[in-house]
Amino acid sequence: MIKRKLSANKLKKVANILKTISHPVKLEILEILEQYIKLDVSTILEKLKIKCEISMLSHHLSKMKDNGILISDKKGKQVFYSIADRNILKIFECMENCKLV
Amino acid sequence: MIKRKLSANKLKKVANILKTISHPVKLEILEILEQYIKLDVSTILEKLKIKCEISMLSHHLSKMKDNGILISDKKGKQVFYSIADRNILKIFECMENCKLV
DNA sequence: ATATTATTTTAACAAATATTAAAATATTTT
DNA sequence: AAAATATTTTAATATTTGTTAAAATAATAT
Repeated sequence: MIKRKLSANKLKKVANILKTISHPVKLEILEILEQYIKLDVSTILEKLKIKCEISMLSHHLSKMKDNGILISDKKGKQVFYSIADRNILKIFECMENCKLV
Repeated sequence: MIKRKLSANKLKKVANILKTISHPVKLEILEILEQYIKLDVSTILEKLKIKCEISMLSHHLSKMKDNGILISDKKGKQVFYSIADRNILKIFECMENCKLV
């Protein structure tokens, strides 16, 4: 029997990360960014199949950045976003294995 | 390059599951239930290290049940909860591999 | 039948998050 | 310098969640 005992603090951090991506558009952003090294905001917007305003997208991106899930760098007028740690993508696999989804 | 294209509907479902467990106490409930076939509410309460009222615990459990993450069965006065699909537990592994946490 | 135990439900409130639209900033082009 | 483009910020409102405490239900024991 595996004894997993994450500290209360670690549980909070995990909860926070999960909360940060628990949104259809945020998950789709991850899915899109999975396929590229980095992508600018307008391109992400084009690729989203879930309808989203640019302002809303910017909100999503900055929340994900604030929580360490994405990183960004600016090149001229454009801001490029990318996935900070691609291990996060395993969550899709994990979810797809669940009968729940 | 892996092309993952979850439908908008599937993304919503995944978001919903993640949202349902994105809470320190809910994650701890999963951790506790990982170690047992099933456990009644009072025993779960005892095992929680994060302080939680019984009423709040009941709320958490029923939300998790409503969203298909837990199942329950009643034996006398007690209600036993268990994990519906243990694949969900892989999320801990997944999170622990992320530098994020 | 009453009391006790285990759990859930309700309702009211507080706090957090999502959404929208408009204005602001920053960079590049003209 | 003004216009155009890309993105962010702000602020106001709507919606969802979280929390609390009290009352309700359901099963068992007295």
